Amino acid sequence: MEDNKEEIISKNFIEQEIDKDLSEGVYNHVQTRFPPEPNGYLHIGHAKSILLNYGLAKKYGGKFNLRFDDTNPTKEKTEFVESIIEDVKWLGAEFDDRLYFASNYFQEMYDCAVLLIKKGKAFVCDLTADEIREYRGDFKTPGKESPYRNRSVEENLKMFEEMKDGKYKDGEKVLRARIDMSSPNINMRDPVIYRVARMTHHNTGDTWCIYPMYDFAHPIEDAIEHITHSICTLEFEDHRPLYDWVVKECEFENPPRQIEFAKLYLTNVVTGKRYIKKLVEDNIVDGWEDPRLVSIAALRRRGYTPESLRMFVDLVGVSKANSSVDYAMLEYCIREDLKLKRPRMMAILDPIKLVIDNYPEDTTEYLDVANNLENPELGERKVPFGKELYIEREDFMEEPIKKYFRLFPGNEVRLMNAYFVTCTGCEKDENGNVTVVHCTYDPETKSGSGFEGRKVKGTIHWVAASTAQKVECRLYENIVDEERGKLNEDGSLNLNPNSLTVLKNCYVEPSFEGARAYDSYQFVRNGFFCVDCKDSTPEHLVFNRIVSLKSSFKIGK
RNA sequence: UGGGCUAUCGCCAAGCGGUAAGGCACAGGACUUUGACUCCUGCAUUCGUUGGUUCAAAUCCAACUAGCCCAGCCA
Repeated sequence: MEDNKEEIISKNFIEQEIDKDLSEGVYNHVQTRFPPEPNGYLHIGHAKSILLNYGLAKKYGGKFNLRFDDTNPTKEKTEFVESIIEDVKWLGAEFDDRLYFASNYFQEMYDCAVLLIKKGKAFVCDLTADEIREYRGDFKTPGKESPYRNRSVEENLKMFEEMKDGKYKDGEKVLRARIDMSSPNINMRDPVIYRVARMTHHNTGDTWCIYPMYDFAHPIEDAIEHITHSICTLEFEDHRPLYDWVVKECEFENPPRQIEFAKLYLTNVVTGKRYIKKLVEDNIVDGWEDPRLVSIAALRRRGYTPESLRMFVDLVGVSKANSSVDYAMLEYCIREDLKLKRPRMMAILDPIKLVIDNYPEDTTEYLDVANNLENPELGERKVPFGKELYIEREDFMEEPIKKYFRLFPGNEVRLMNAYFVTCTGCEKDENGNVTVVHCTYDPETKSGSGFEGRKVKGTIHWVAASTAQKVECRLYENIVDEERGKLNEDGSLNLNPNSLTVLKNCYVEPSFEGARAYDSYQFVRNGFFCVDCKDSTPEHLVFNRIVSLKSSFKIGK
């Protein structure tokens, strides 16, 4: 069954490339990796990369590595390596014991640099950063060769060693690859491959004061780990010639191959580590786990499951075309995943009291309620019911609009899991606002009694007033309006002032608490109700209004 | 401006010379103890544009147009 399905689904372009490599004998196995720099938390875009790399390895019976690309100590922190490991594991991308650090290859990288120098392919350059920029030329002007370009091998060897030994100040000298200053590809104009930086490294401490640059380090990291397909995002396409140059000149056998794919953008959200980082650092949001963000941690806290993110990445696909995926796709995945998996409970966000006038005073009836109508395996729970309930304010209209199926004077509806009630009227305050709705119930219509006498068009949710838990709800929408959540020209973001609304006096059924222990999502009417998984106190519920948009808000249109 | 890459429905995305898959979204209808779910139905005579090759082109060729990326001792 499963296998058939896979045969029908067409292969993405990366899989096609891999097939080609395998059939042409370029490689006889597949080895992939996810190489984050530990300078921030992972977000939904990384999930695509992680799951893509992991999926490829799995599909081709190969291995998947997690490797920290920690070659720049000025930006990296242990806090981030820990969160990244947690997130990758949570997503289900198994790397077993294959957890690596680029910084553990510093000696090999150093040796490679020495090899390049000996081959006359690298030189120590005394130009300042500004001078290097000038000499590099620009898009229409070829670069000029550095006056230090033709130093002897001996001199280069000696100076590079001195760089390593700390004889030079930060920025005083760099090691450059000796390639082609007139290349139309600026990356090939004698790129810097080693710089001096005195900074304690999170992993190697003060062992080194010179650090390799990405373009030099990355191909070596891949080669050392016998990566076959080094998958990265589109902006590195221009770097591929340099990548290939490095693995060739460093004389690696069976060198890895870089393949680029388009990054994931979501419409109307801040994707991009840089921007998320800014929101966090400027305290615009409450940390990396703020539910308004799309960091993995935030999505997890909000109730997204690993399965839902895997489904999402799968659905979105891989290509080289820049694109922005509709947020609705993500929502679809979480709905789809949770639909049969989670209990569905009742909660009232904007309460109004409903009094059943013919129901006995001071009586609490415990009703048997299925946790999930579509999945009996989830069992049942007892839900208290009484004379006074809370219902959603929008479930009552004194003067109903057309096609309104809920409560209005004279109309009968079903209280879900309980009885049919007929609205008899309402009370109002001096301003004309409805304060209490009255109704009568019909004992014969009890849920599960098999009553077939008549039907109603509407079914509404409720929570018994005497036993309801009062909670604070945080209602949120996406935090930015702009299409790709990018910065404006002046560096600001278009933030949505309604991205977080706190609702007081929301009510949930008493069993909600029990459910919270293992569950983070509930359905409320047509949407989801997400319990904040981070906070163990029951006062904070996070309601994802966007996910609930599938509801009936458009009646009367 | 030099180089690299991309362009198929509102949004993703298959397609690889034989006459436009699929998903999301949306719209109708059926069902319904959640106006949800589920189930039907509809949704590109057309593939950025213009020419060319061919019996036949989204697929090949040419030119053009638009968008993204590159001038860090960041990754």
